[in-house]
Amino acid sequence: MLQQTQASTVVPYFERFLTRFPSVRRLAKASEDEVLEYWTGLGYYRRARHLRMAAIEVVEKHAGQVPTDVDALTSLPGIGRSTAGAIAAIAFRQTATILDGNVRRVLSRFYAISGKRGTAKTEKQLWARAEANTPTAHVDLYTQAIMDLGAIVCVRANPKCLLCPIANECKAHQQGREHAYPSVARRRPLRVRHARFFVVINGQGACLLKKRPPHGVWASLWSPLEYPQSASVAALSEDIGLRTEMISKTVSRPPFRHAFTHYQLEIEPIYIFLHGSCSEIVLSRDLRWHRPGDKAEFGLSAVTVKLLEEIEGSGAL
DNA sequence: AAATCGTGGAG
DNA sequence: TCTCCAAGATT
Repeated sequence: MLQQTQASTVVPYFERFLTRFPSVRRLAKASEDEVLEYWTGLGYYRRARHLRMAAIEVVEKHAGQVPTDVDALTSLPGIGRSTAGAIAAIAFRQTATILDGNVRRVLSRFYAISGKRGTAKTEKQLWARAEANTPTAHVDLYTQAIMDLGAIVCVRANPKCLLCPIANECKAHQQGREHAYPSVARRRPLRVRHARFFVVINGQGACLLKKRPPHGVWASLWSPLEYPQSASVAALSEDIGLRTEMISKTVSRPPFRHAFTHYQLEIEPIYIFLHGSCSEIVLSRDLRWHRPGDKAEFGLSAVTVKLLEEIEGSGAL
């Protein structure tokens, strides 16, 4: 959960997740939809699928015990070099190395590493420094400490060098250029993608959801029906067996932007209200009705939750 | 090796 | 409103 996600954001998800899945075996038994349900809103949903697969692998290959060495940990899905290092060092007190965003920033400044953030050359230097600094005694404390130094003192903007216990030996500080590290590459402008979301609602107020493919954005989650911006109601009808006489009214809502890290999605919602329960629509395995107020038993993206909430206040629609 | 994968906090 | 990025991994 902590991968690329601030700890404060994770806390409530972590607590709910562990209440539901208190053990590796319980997690291994869970369906993918059930795990995704508890990941809803956290993002990077691939982590949830990996975590479930890792639990299954731990049960099947390691007798339910999480392996303690870095190599075995790294072989588990979703656990890379840094996460494996963190687990081995903090949970099992093995001499193992972490390189997360905090450590990366601390080392970049301390050694004045000038390469662009994220490039292979820079990563190699950072890993070399990180490993060279990893102690054999008190690894757990060291690992937590260098992360906290980055999170609390050596922060990205306005680092608190006056409070830093190692500022004297920090090259960036010596140069008075701590703001210059780590150096960042020019980011290309965000592309904009356009999509049309058909939000089909039946007479009972239930919304039609479709399970998304296992790759791409919101993989394996349930969402309203996404189509290219050019798609028509006719194209939708073709897909799900919708006839015009089933439609009571169609409402277009103003588009809204949803920002991702690498692009923006311009979402144009079109609400389609149907007569009655519309049992005429044959639901395939990846198609299902969902009543907005009901507790979901499957994964929903934040955008889907937003659209469903709009239905709840659908007096306005 | 560059792209991709989400959402929210902070400045 | 915009940019940057967070307890990164995978393809």
